[in-house]
Amino acid sequence: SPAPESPLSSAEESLNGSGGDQAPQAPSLETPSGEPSGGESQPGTPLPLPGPVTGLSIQETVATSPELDTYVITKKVKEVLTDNNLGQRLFGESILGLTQGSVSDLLARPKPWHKLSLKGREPFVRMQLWLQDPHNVEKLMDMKRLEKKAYLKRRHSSLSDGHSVDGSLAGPEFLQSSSPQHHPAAQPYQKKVRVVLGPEEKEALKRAYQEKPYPSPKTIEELASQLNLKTSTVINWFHNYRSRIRRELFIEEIQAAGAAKAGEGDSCDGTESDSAMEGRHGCPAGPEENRGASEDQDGPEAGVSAGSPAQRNGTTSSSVSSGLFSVSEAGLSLSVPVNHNSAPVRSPRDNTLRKKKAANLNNIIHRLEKAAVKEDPSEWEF
DNA sequence: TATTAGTCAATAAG
DNA sequence: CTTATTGACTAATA
Repeated sequence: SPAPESPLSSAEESLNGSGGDQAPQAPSLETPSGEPSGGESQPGTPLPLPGPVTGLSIQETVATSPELDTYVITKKVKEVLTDNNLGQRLFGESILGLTQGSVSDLLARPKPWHKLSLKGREPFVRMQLWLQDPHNVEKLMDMKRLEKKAYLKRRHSSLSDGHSVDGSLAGPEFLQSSSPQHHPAAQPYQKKVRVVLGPEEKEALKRAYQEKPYPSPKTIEELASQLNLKTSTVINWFHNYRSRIRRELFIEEIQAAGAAKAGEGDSCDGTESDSAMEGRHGCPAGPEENRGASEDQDGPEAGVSAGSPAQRNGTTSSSVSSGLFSVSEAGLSLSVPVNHNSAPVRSPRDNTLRKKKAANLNNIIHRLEKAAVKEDPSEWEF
C-alpha cells in the first residue's frame, strides 16, 4: 500500500541518475493566492516572497531569503499539521518533496539557519511559504481526501474478488502488494536488508568514538573485524554518529539561547570580534515546553542535558565554561559512584554518564588540532 | 581522498 | 495508520 501513485503533484521534474533515486526535488508549489486573506504572520517570522509568477525559482528565493528562524517555522508547521490532522508523509511529499522520515527529522531537530547550506535551507523556505498562505492548508486537506478516496476504491476492488473476510488476510495470497514498477515484472527486487546493529555493537562503537572520533583506517578495520561488521558499516556509523552528535549540539545551542535572559537588554552584545559568528536574533520565542528534558534511557544511549550558550567574547575570554565542556568522567570504568552528595537518596542510576559531552570534547579537540594548523583564526568555528 | 550535509528507505515504535 | 530512528548512499567541500 505504499504509494506508487504520486498523488497529484503534476510535474515532478526529478532528474535523476544513479542507481537508487534521490533528490525528488520540485514538488508542486504554486501560490495562486486568490484571497487577500488576513495573513498575519507569526512572531518574528519575516516574510520572504513567493515566486510563482514573479519568475523567481525556489532556489532563487532561498538564495535571497532573509534569515529565517527554523525553530519557529517547524514549531508552527507541526502545530498546523496536527491541528488539521495532516500527516508528515503527505506534507513532505507534496510540499517539500521529501519523504516522511526526512520530514520527521527536520521537524524534530531543525538546524539553525546559519548552519544550513543553501540546499538545506530550501525545505525551510518552502515551509515558510506554505505557512504564509492559510489557503495551502485547505489544499492539502483536499489532497488528503482524494487520497483516501483512491485508497478506499482500491481496497474495495481487491475485496470484491477474493473473499468476504474483510478485516484480514485471505489465504496465502495477498502477500506482496504494490511495489514500485508494478505491472510488468518486478523481478529481483529484494528490498535491501537493513543492517541493524545490536545494542552491544553500538556500545562498542560509541566507546570507540569516545576515544577517537576520527579513527584511522586501521582502527576501523579492527573494529569491523572485532564486531563482525563490514568495514563500510563501521565507517558509515562514524559518519552518522558524528553528524548526529553535532546536530544535538546545535539544538542545545538553540535551547540555551532561549534561556538565561530575562530582560532584553542583552541580546547580542556589541563586542563581536571579527569572526563570522552567527547571529541569533529572534529568540526561539518558544515559551513553554519542556523539550529536551527527556532522554535518559538506561543501558544504551546517553543523554545530553542542558547546554549553555557558547558565546564569543573577546574581552572576557575565560567565560568559556559551559556544561558542554565539563567532562565529568569520561573513560570507562566508573560505576562505583563515590557518592558524596549532600542529598540523601539521590541519583540511582547515572551510570549513563554524559558520554556525549566527553565525545564532544574529543571532537572539539580534534577540530582544534586541525584548526591549529591554519593561520586564519577567523575560521575557527567555536 | 576524506568528511560533511542531506536524504532515502526500511523498520521500529507508538 | 503515523511518527521516529538509523544504516547507507549521493553530492558538495576541504
